[in-house]
Amino acid sequence: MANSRPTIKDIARVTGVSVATVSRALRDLPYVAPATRSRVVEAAAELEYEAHPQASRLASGRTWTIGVVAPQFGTWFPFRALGGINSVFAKAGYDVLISMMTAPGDRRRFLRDARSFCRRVDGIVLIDTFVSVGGDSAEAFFDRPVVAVGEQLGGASSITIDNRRAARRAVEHLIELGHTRIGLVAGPHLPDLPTPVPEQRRLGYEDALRAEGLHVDAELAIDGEWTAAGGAAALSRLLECASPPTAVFCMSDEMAFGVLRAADKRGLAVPDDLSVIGFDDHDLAGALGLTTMRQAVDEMGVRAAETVMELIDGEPVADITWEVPLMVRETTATARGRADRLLLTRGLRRAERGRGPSGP
Amino acid sequence: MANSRPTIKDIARVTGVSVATVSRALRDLPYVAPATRSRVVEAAAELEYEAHPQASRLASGRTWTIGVVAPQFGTWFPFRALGGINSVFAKAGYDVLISMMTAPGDRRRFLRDARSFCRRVDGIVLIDTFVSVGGDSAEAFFDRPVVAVGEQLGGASSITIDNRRAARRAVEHLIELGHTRIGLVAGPHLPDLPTPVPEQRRLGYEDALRAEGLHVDAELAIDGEWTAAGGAAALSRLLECASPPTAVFCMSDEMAFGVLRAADKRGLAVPDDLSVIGFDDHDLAGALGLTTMRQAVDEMGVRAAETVMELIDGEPVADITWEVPLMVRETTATARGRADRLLLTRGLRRAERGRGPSGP
DNA sequence: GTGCCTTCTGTAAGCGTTTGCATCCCTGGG
DNA sequence: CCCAGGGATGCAAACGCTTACAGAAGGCAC
Repeated sequence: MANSRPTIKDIARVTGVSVATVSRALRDLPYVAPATRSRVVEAAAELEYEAHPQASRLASGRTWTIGVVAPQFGTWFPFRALGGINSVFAKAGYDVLISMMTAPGDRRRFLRDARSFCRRVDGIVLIDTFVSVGGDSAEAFFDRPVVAVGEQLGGASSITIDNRRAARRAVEHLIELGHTRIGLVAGPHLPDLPTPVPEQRRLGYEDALRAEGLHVDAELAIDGEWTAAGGAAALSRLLECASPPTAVFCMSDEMAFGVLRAADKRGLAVPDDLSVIGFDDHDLAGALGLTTMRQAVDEMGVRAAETVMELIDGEPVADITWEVPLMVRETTATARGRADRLLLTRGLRRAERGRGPSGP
Repeated sequence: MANSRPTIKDIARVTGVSVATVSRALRDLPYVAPATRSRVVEAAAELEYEAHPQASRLASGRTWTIGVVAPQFGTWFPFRALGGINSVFAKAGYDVLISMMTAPGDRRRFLRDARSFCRRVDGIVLIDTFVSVGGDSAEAFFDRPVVAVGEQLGGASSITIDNRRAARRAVEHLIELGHTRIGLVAGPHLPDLPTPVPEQRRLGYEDALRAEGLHVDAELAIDGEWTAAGGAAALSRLLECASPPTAVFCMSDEMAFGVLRAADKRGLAVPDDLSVIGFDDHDLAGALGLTTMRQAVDEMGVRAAETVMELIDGEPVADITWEVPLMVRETTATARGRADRLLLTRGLRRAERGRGPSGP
């Protein structure tokens, strides 16, 4: 502890070469004789030498750090993504600097200070930051390679899902089961998080209804909170309708959990009296039997990390769309709970098992 | 973009003073004439100057970065903590470097490279890393101030809860409600994560039973997975007992959710046929009405962040124990579901509302 | 007026790397 | 035998800041 760690000079002295040669040898640069290199490498190992990060960063301009910015809303999505991202960068030798947006105003503040953030990283991964909503592209804020997950952003690579199509698929599933009165439990536009996601999912919901000639009833679409409590409240309102729905599509699994709970409290059996489909494939969705649209967040995180490294290596930006497979589980069934339910859902489950990426 | 950002020299030239004076002026050091300081500050603002992070780190030895290491197990606990931690450091001007342990072996690897990690940070927050289990203290791995949340660690400050006492309190709650056959849904020792937590909670469970003269029946304690699926499986086994429990204590809320779901599937009414209490106060616990022990993770994170900054400022290490209040909700009731249930739980709820820190 | 202390400022030496350029040596072709 | 060319190495100048030290200027007590 008291005697600080060895510097490159120590290695140079011990091996009898110059610091320049040590530097080159240790970084596998060309023009170092094999014998010299191995001598240096051995000495470095012996003395447990490791380059001083700040010094090499100053001299080289490379920070070997990636910035990840994540919102805290939902808690679940960004953390899973972070896990995927981190595993990739840990292997590749990058540090991960994180900036979380927890309080109202954090997003604005982050964007204001984005240039400062850029100075300490080689590349940036944006999770659901929605930089594009003002019509800006990445260059307006960042002078580093960036990949955006959750939105398409000019000047950046992106990893997104097709929210509209996935929502449509969810509602189609309900329609296929014979439902015609289908409720929508929607998340609100958060004032501090101007996301187009709820709107896209709502459009998908309407697409599905219209394609089948079903009436889009404003009474059946409830805006709530992005939480289980919000879902529960939304169901209460839906059940007050003159002609209540027999199925609901929730824009998130957390809301769906609230719906499930509220249904149970009111003595409604799921799926016999009410079918429920969510969106996300939350950690708990499988165990709780929730039918949902699967967003493979960890995989998307991994891909985002790989993509930012490719950008740093000079490859061009690209837009990647991730598939959102339907996961049929136990909260959806034919309207009025027919006896053929089990058979039907089994067939669907088999049919819908595909997943994975597509495109660039 | 092309013309890079101004350096301290530019500010010096523009204001006609030396770089040393600029440096002092901008960092609010003494011995700078007020007039000079304001000239410098204005020029810096004008040119949008900001010190080059790597350069100032190299020169000063301070990294203005805090390392946070978090496991990914559970996904929920560490992320909430991270939110609290991050908000504090963002305000204080520290960067947050994160190291996540996602794969088996990551923990060992992290500890092996701990000294290298130390070089890039001024202080460290360890979340559930269980460095102490081998009998080591912080100095064995780190040469920076560290605060450990979730374990007491020699040479470090700690933010912990009393797992044994909290588990005991949970089971006491069930006993107070008249239960005598009380099941335990336990999490396993993970091979890669040698935590004493399950053992402590089990001891608390036994403490409560013994204090009331109840039999500790090995058949009623099931080791499962730390997941909802694990909880569901555990309940199945519990119900196979000759004399099944009327209440269960789950070591985590996620397991409790699985228990709830499994009970519902088998037609058991909660709480009338079966009382369930969890541990954590998971994000979803409130909305799903789960009675549980509240671990105020975000608050603990905030406190951990503050503590590491205090350590950096030279204050001595301290151990802080956080209270774990009982949150009575809707999954626990008197054995056999008496009519006085509502009254009783209301009374308890009022009584148990305290929360917050205690000690050092 | 002298001496001393305090405040303010500048000079320059780091901090520990990376890297452009110069140098030296060796090999092989003419 | 000479010279071109390329591999291997060293020298020293960055990189952009911080900070120890020295010096100038001013104030105050005697």
